[in-house]
Order: sequence, then structure tokens, then C-alpha cells
Amino acid sequence: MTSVATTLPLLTDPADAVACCPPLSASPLPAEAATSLARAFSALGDPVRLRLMSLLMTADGGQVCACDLVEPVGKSQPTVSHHLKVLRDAGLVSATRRGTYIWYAVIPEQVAALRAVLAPTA
Amino acid sequence: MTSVATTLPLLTDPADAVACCPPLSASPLPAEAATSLARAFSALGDPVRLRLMSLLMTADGGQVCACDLVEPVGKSQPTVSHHLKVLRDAGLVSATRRGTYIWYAVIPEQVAALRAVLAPTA
DNA sequence: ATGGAACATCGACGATTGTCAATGTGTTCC
DNA sequence: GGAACACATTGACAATCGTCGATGTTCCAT
Repeated sequence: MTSVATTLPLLTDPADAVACCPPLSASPLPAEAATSLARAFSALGDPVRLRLMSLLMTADGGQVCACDLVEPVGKSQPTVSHHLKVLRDAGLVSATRRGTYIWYAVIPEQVAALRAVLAPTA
Repeated sequence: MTSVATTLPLLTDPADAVACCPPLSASPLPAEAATSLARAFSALGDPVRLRLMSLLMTADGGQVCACDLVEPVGKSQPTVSHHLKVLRDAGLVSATRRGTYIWYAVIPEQVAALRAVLAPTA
């Protein structure tokens, strides 16, 4: 009845969400780091998920109810739910339960970390 | 006998290599743009390909002979060749034939374009 | 022309992915 | 309690992917 916002548990350890940070151009990427980084980029490697990210980023407040993501993306509810889970597992997106609804938001630091990985050789 | 550097034909139209440019945070990504963008991120969504990118970026001169990419990555020659093709198809990498050898290099503008797509809301 | 070396392509294989209908879980309201 | 709604999970399917050995192809040297 309190019905306060409840951040849902992250499915992946936030520590290894993105393996973190040195640009590809700084030093040859070791195999282990490559694996978790690849999972993050892989999460962006689908048109539906890219559009979900864009919807989240352009929404004011930076949050969108899952219910408002199904129609604009043009896929079934289970499919959208699946893609949101992939984004969550990759550590790119957070989910917050507010009553019956669940609000999604991108985690800006994680996206910034991916940007950093692609940075050129200063 | 001239044996000059020969840039191999790009497999994809460079025009739609990355669909180009407005950040995800600027406006909701249309479905068509999402598709070609997804292919680029998807190309980065594999550990071997990320390591290849890193090897190319860290090499001085920014170019590496394909023969020098097989061993550090620890995969068979056909597998490495396949991954290089994926990166080429995504428009992220260029190939230049010099005699018997083929030299690969990342295309910095394309990587920068991906970075731009991930840019936050100014 | 012949041989060899560098790289690409083919064919096959198990593994992963995107999708949906059906069903399950959790919450709110009456 | 029970009905109704929001969302997740399951199970199934075709499609795509990563990998390798075998085979082509292209170039250089002899």
C-alpha cells in the first residue's frame, strides 16, 4: 500500500556490467574484457532494442512505462519484455516498479562507458 | 609489378554504412535507421571482433596485415577472415591490398559516428 | 609455367537469437 | 476473496551466428 518506487534487483553484477573503460585504442583488449564488452554492444545490435533505447532517452524524465513501449515499437508484449531484459542484463537500462507499472530508464554512465571505449587515440 | 596499395572495393555502400548520426537522445529512432545502425553495433558485439578492432587501433600506422591478426586472436585463419568481413560489411574497417598481403584499418569516421549516436542530451 | 604463400569462400555443424501464443506472477481495486 | 490489469516467463519455431577443415583464388618468385 505504500506503493513507493521500488528499484528492481539488477540481474547482473553492476561491477562487470561493462568491464570498464580503457579505449580500444589504448591497448589491445584482453579476451575476458572483450567478452563482457561484447555483450553490451550486442545489446545495441538489434533494431528493436536501439529504438527502445531511443524512446527511453528522448522521453522527458528519462523514464518510460513498459506499457508505453509496446505500441511504438510494433512488437508483441512478450517480445518487448524480452528485449528490455536483454538491455537490463547488459547493464544499460534500469527498471523501477511503481505500483502495477514498471518504469524503464537508461543508465547514462553505462552508455558513456561504451562511448569511452570507442574514443580515438588522444 | 607496380605493386601499389590497392584499396579493395567496399562491400557495402558507404552511404548507408552507419545511417548517420543524430543521437538516440535527440529523437525517437525510426525503424529503417535502426536497422543499419544495429548492424554496426552488432559488428562490435563479438569478443573476437572487438579484439580485432583494438589490435587495429593500437597498431602504429593504424594498419595491420591480416597475417598478423590470426595468432593474437587465437582463432583459425578462416574464422578471422570471416570476422574481418563482418567488420568490413558494417563499414567499420577498410582493406588495402599490398602485394600478397592485405592490410586492414579501422575507419575512424565510422567509429566516431557510432560514438555520436550514443551521445547524451546536450 | 610451376610452386608456394596469403587470404577468401564453401559447406557443415552446434549454439544462439528474435519472435509469438500461451501461461504464470504480482499488484491494485472492489 | 476475486476480478482485472501490467508485466514476466515458458516453450516452440525458423533464422542467424561462430567456428573449423577443405578448397578456391590471387599474387609473387623462380
